[in-house]
Amino acid sequence: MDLLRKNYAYIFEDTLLEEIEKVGTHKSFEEGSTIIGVNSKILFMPLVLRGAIKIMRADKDGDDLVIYYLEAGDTCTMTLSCCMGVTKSKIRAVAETDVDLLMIPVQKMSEWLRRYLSWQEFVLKSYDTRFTELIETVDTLAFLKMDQRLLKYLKDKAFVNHSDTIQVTHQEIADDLNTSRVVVSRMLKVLEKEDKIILSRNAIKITDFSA
DNA sequence: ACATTAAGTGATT
DNA sequence: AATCACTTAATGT
Repeated sequence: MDLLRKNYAYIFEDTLLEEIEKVGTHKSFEEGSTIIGVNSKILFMPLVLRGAIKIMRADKDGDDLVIYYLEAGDTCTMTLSCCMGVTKSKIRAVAETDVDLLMIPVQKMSEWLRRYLSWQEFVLKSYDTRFTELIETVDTLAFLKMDQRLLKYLKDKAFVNHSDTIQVTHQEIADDLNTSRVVVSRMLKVLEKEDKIILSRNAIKITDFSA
């Protein structure tokens, strides 16, 4: 599988890559489809081959908010923390774009941890980056105002989609940030006046990526 | 032309 | 920053 080698060849040794190819099953999801729901059991750990996944945390009222994005070369840390026992997921994973995943049975996790140094490093590195990302998100929530959260959201979204133009409605943004559409519209208007973005129906073009 | 959906705005809490 | 109520604009049928 060339996508696997393209994204992971520099991370894993050949013998591990071969084993991944042997036990992994390929899965594709369309944009917008739910990959992992809240409370669903995690039996496979996904390696992202192509596209991006939006990881969200849902509160008890069913309001969710975006925590971070996964891209090609990433894996879901929630799965990693679940590999010890069969735990239920505390998050929701939604396909941000069309995605290709390689599903690895979780039993292989611990086995590979012992046998492959590169796997060990990959898992630890994933933990490190996701944890850092989580802390950043907490900072954003705790200390940044909505306008800065919005700007970060736009830039993150543009990044994972490899485009400076984002296709979304104000309502969808409001849902992702857990705020109201009116607030999003007003703040976008301000950002437009500051020449940081260009607004149009169902699309936002980012013109200023600084700060 | 009409209905539907997205976006803009003032006023109020 | 949220909500309401309403307007205006864009798009689909």
